[in-house]
Amino acid sequence: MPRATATIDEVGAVTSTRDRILDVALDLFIEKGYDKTSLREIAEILGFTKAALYYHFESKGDILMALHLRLHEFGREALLTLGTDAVTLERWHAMIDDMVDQMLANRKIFLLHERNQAAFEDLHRKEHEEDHDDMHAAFSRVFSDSRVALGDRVRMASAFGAVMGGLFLSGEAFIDVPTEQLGDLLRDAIRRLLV
Amino acid sequence: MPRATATIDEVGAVTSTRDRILDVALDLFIEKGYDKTSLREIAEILGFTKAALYYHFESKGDILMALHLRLHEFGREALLTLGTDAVTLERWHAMIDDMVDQMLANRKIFLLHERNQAAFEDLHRKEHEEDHDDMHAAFSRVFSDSRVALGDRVRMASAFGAVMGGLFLSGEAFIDVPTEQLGDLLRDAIRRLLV
DNA sequence: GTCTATATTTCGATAGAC
DNA sequence: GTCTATCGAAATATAGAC
Repeated sequence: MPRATATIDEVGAVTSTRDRILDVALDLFIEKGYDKTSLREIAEILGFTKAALYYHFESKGDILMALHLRLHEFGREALLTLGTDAVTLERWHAMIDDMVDQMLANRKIFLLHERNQAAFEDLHRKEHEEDHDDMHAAFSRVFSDSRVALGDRVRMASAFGAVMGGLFLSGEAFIDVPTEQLGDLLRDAIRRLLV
Repeated sequence: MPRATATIDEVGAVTSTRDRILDVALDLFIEKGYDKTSLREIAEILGFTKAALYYHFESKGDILMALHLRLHEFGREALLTLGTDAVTLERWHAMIDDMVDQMLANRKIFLLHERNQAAFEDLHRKEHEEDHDDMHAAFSRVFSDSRVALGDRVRMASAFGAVMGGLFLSGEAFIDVPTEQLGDLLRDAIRRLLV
């Protein structure tokens, strides 16, 4: 009799095998990097073999893409608030301010992207070039928009960098800080930059 | 007759083969990532074969290490100004302010590190664990120093992140901005954060 | 100092049994 | 849904000629 496709973890939540694969892959991709993580390693941690992964995903890149989609979603939401007009410091400030909570709640996914930029670019290059309308592309558009004063654009980029710095560049330094408190500190930082 | 070990480039500067290898590797490691860059590729661009690289470097990791040392140097200088006392916002500000010019003058090396963090951690893990006293380690120490108020530490991390954001997160957006002007804008940003 | 040739390993992926 | 077995490709690295 084949093993069930879903298990029950310590807190009683039902987790599909597919999601368990993604969780393990997420941790490994962050810790060792996408390229240096082998499918064999992922499978062994989960207690089955490499080949079994191919029932759930078409390829290794498919796993990375599935993780990418998690970021893609709240990317959309935030970017809609920007629209196509010239972005002002105020609008940028409002967006980043909202994003801080989302970034705190999804640290791992952001960390994954920060630490595997090359792998994601490769993925986008191969994935049929369908207008990869993700956060990175939208940000580049804003930072290159000559309708906005250069000084303002640099401040916008710096504000996002400041949040990323407070979250990740610090390593594990702020890992024990309550997210609410850390969120307030980061919002204070971007307020200094953008107001 | 074997080819000479040094060539003369367009501006008349003498460049050793070793340095030419490092220059090509730097570009490829940034563009495609360390793992996805093969020695074959590096060698072909330089006009010789993979095996020839092993005359100049012991291994692929050795090439990465050689590039890493370039960062290590001005890391030391900046970190000496911090010492072992509790770091104040003022001291941090002075250090970052000085570093902006160095970072602008060495964009590529910083970008290499930002985009290949996993590879560098692997290198450090294997390289005998000799107290890898680099910038990253020193920063983590500062950000974890409980003698300093948490709010100040987050601001320090954010300030460094702001500079990184202005330099790299923007992609190619600010590539044409004169370095002096971009430096002023970044120094203005960190002043907002740290004063 | 650069070459050819090859050893060795590891990985992603497929086929087919159960 | 997971297994065993295997393939083919590509990579790092080595040995030795020139």
